Amino acid sequence: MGNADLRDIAHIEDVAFGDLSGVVAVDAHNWLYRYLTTTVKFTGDHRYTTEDGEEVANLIGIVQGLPKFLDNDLTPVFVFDGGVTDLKDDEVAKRRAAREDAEERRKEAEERGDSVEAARLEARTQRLTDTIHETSREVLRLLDVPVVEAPAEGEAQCAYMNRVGDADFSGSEDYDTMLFGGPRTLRQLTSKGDPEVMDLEKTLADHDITQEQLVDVAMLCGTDFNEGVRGIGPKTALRAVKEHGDLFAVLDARDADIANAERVREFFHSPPVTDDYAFDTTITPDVDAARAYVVDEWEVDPQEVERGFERIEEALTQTGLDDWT
DNA sequence: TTCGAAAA
DNA sequence: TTTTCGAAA
Repeated sequence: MGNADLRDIAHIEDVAFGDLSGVVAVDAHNWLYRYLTTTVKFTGDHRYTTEDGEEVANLIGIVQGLPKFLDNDLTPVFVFDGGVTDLKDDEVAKRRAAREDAEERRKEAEERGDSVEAARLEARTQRLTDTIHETSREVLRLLDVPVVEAPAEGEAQCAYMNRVGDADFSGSEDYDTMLFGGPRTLRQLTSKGDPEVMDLEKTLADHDITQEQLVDVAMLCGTDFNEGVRGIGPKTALRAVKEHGDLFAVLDARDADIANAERVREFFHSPPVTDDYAFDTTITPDVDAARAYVVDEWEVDPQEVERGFERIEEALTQTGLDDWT
């Protein structure tokens, strides 16, 4: 289900890493997927797989990405998805179809010798396999990075932890954490440069709407859980919701319909989350063990991760010194 | 993710 | 002129 671009109405501010501190509840799926598809490039003979063809780009991503947090007084907590709601069936099917289409076209590109195009398309065939989940959890464990298992959507769990104060931010690239009621979302955590903060309260204040109305706006545009109304984008949705009050009044007025509207709305308002988690925000990684796991056991080119491991070690030393000042 | 056509 | 949609890279 095409996802609406809420960027135009979300309140997003640039921020310097140096000005941030606290716990970030990172949507692990989202974060790992970025590294799998974009940050870690598939170029030439650099295949980020073992000889057996097992994907290991996630391990490189974690080792390269973790220093970003540690260098900047941010404690990551990785939140993994649990079960998928049936509301997402259509979206899941759509993504699978897109992957299969990309895979087909990748093969064609390869056959005609267009390796650039093939590499580009390969990124779109990626999915987070069981192996990727397992090895990610293991390297995070060795690096002493807290992990939380969400009962359902990771983003909902991140938003919950942020809302109750167990996390200072959610970490995600899309807008769902805000729709799930997450006060502050850190974006661009996997990109070069500084991140940006998306603020729920400021978004609501900017448009003088309630949290419920924000969800209604998003639903009219389309979310992972429902198809939007044809002809309605963010601007129109916002105007319509403000004019008519809520989603159902808008649908009545336009004689439109959204499948499962009540259920989807309820899902955003109170998604399955758990408070059955505990974590220590003091991270003491076993870098040697992690290095052995990544390099020896999973055959990752040491060059890909050595700098990352060094930075993790430096960050540790730095924290130690801070205690004395 | 970006771009141009189409619709409003 | 603004906004949405769908194609292409």
